Amino acid sequence: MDFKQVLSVYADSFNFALQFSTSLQSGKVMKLSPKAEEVATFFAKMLDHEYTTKEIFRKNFFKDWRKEMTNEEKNIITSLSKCDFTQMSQYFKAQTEARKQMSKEEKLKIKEENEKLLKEYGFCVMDNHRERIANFKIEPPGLFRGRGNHPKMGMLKRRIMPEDIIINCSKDAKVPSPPPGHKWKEVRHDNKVTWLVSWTENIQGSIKYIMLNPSSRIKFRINIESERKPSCTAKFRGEKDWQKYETARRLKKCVDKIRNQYREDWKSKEMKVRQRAVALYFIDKLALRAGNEKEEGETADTVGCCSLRVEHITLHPELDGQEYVVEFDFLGKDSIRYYNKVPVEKRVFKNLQLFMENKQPEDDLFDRLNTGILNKHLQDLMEGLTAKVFRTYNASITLQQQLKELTAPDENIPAKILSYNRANRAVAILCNHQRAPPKTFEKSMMNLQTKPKKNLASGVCDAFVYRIGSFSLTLDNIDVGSKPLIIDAKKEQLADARRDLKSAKADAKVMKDAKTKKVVESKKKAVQRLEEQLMKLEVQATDREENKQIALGTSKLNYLDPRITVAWCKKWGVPIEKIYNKTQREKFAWAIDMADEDYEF
DNA sequence: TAATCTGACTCAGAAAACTTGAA
DNA sequence: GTTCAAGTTTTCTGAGTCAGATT
Repeated sequence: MDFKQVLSVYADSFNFALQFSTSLQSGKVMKLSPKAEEVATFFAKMLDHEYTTKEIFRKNFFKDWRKEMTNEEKNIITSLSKCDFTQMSQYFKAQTEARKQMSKEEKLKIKEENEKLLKEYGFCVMDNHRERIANFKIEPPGLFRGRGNHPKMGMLKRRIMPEDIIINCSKDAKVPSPPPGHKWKEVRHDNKVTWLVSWTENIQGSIKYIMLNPSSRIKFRINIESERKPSCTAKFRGEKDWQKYETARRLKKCVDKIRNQYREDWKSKEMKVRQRAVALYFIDKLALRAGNEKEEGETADTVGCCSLRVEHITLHPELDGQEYVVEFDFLGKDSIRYYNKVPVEKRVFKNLQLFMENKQPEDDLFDRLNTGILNKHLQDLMEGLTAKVFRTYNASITLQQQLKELTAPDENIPAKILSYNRANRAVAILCNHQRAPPKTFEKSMMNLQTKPKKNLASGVCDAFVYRIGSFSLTLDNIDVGSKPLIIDAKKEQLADARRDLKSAKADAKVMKDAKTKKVVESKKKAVQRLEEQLMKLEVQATDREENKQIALGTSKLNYLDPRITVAWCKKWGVPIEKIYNKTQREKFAWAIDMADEDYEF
């Protein structure tokens, strides 16, 4: 934690003059007090962002900004729309530009300083091991940016002071000293929790933590039980991660029983049991999140399974030739839209009709159910079973199945990687992990394009239908654009090279000397090389296109048992570095160590 | 009690920072 | 060899899950 840095920024007045006009015609410039000025800079830095055009953002910001103003400022600055932040904004843009233009030496110096900071504050010692801390910097003040339609967007995230900070370390540890003139809120020695530092944030009143890196040894609760048997628990990194996948594997053993159970429960006399059974079916089949209740007006309006409302589903007795189709349309975590049309069993459909009877659109679909009730029931079915285990289980089992299905033994390595990514993608689609298409996507595609073509020679770019479990997902709301074709240029090169080869061969036939034979050989090689390059380009292009709006990272990092991947790599001779980058290899070191090619999830 | 609250942890996409490779 | 933009990795911090405490 570098409070020194933080405090010096605060003390330093930026010496701007916020420009604002009291009327639309006549401009007036006003020098702000340091506090008001600092908050103004937060807004100015975001001026180009869409956030600053949103009414809620502006309203919340202005309200909090006024709290930092002097009385005089309050009297003069009465409307945000009359304030002109462009001077400030330009100042920061110029700074960014200047940073870009710095010399190599200057950049290196900054890099070294950052490394020094990391070395000093970025590590801690736990059980005699030096461990990397994930987020060792205190969050700086700024404007709160919620996701989606957040009622608190634009509010001022206040500066965290040493007086807000709780330090958690062992009794014999040297307690880091607070900056001069300051005190910590508290120093405690709680070895039942994993966090090192915590503070309460002022927007939601929730607690924030500083914790260890995911790659750290035993990212889990140190209980006396496990300390007694270090040989089996403390020996490898990421035990918590391992436990998660082991729970999911236990579910694999009893999932059939659980599925039969909830199918029975669809017929239950008790409404509560029926609702629980239908909800569990969705969680299992669609990998929905549990869906805790949320306080209204405190966060964006998003839902999960248990908190679905009547307005989030539409029932179609028949749709596109299929019977009993449920159309889901709701905002999930991070306000990511979940849209899917799913054919369901008749009994589920009838139950849903029943649950929706005499209800308003804004009423809860499962009014007799919440995550507590659901998880309690799951706990009875299997120790350690909760709603989210189904997501982990279904993600991992899908990867394993897809890899089996998609990997062709005689493919080359790039094609194998494409198969892996497709398997990964199937999971990401199942879990609804979306991303905004990269801003440069269309442009970069255009740069590479001449004209779109439906099929490329190798066939790897043919339309691909994602099959997940028993049903296939159509990408209704995912726009699949035209194919990237830097490839066309490559193809022309290849055609030229083939022509060259042909004429060289013809020459060789006539001349029959060593020199022309050599020419033929080199032309052959050139053709081969181009063919390989073309193949690689096609594979990459396909991968990129299919990935346009799908984020693979989240499932790779949090839902897929890494041992499946490690086993696959070993089996097909794909270097692990092609699938996992350095950080991922660190996080999954335990799996790379222990899984052999026969590993079965 | 059962509902509600709180704390601690995992999971999440955007944006910044860095790397790579083509022109 | 240099420049620049595209691609990849890392950082950041918000948004969930879920268990245990509190009322």
